[in-house]
Amino acid sequence: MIIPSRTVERLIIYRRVLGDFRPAYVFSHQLAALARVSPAQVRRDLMVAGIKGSPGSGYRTSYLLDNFARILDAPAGVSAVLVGVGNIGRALLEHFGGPQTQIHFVAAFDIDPAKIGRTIAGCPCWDVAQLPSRAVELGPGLGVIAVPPERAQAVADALTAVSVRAIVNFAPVLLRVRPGVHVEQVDIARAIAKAAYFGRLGQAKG
Amino acid sequence: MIIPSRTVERLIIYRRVLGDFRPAYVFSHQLAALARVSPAQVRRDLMVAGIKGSPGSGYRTSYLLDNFARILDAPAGVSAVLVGVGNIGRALLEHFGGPQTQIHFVAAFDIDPAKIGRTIAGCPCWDVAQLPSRAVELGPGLGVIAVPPERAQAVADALTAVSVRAIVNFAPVLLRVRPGVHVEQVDIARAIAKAAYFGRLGQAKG
DNA sequence: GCCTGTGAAGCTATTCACAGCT
DNA sequence: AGCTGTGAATAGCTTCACAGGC
Repeated sequence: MIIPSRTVERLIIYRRVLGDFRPAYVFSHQLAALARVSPAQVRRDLMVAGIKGSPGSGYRTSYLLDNFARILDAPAGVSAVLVGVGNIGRALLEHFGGPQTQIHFVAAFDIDPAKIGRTIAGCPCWDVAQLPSRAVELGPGLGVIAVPPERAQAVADALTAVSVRAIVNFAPVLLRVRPGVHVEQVDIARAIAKAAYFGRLGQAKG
Repeated sequence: MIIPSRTVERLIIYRRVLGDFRPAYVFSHQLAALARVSPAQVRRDLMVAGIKGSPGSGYRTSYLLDNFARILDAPAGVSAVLVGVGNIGRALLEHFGGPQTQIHFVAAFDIDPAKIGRTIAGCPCWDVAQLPSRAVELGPGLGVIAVPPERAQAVADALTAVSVRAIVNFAPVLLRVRPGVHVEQVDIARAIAKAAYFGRLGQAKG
């Protein structure tokens, strides 16, 4: 079953908003209101994800959550490495360091000697020069790049040389990776520039 | 002239990649290679933005940059306020605190007494309770929300009650704002979940 | 009566392909 | 010859609208 990118994004949202609202059953219009999309969108998304509801009673919540987990989660969780323990990196380690089960940051890397050897939010920090050797043993599926832009490509190369199959990149650079590696760009500066543009225009949606 | 959202995003990228590569003229295929889009996409984007090139010689770089600035930048810059001086907030203050001219963080707000009264990356930090009064005098056009999810909506309400016309929201909650206020969601947890999903699938693009 | 599932329609975004310019 | 500007074609995404079920 192939699920389009936009639908995957919304499945993540549906799961999140269900956390706040958990009756035994939900209707598409209820989920739609919570996720701020149309009821038709919800039904289409669940349909393409192979999630079925019943006319009259809607979708059973526990069944929805099971399916979201089946689709979105790796059975044994995802182990991730972080490169660049600046403000963004620390935010991630703190956020995903808690009782969260799906994403595990198993190692962090930095060039700053003041950070190397320390443990940040439960995650050990190593010298970035040790990335190739350490990462090979850890076999992370996910790499997060939070280094200055001029170093991002080199880090991406090092990550893809090991087992990493997906990268989340916070650096404002377009990475070149071999086919099969997924790159998710989180472009904060662009988001701010875009918001400034549309705010100035006075239009709600672009 | 109405410029679609996706095009605005790419204009921001075109401007960024031109920084690395500044001959007198560029061809659409050169800009396309730098921005990782098709040459046709570049020509279409520049066309809808009202930016003209010449067959044979391409687009004059200085003219491109002038137009990007005309479209994307407010003449006097954009003054912004930050709410929530955690790791993400600090990253923003540090990034936009330097010689960058377009976005000015004029005030930050937090509830932590240890932060209130201090100056972080050149930006004064106030008690969030003072947001309404302070923000009214500052008249910021942009508000950035980097607080825990349960407080995000209240902060959004406070921001839209003053002059703020655009919000960048880092909290994983969908904000309800009055029409005319643009919300740009930066959903880091979703980006990570999505990358994990597509990485697991082994497909490059979703 | 109100719901889901879904083909068809509608809309948006991207690419094709080529006329016209340099 | 190689480029831009752009109508037309295509692809992708969302909504409509309604048959069928509870």
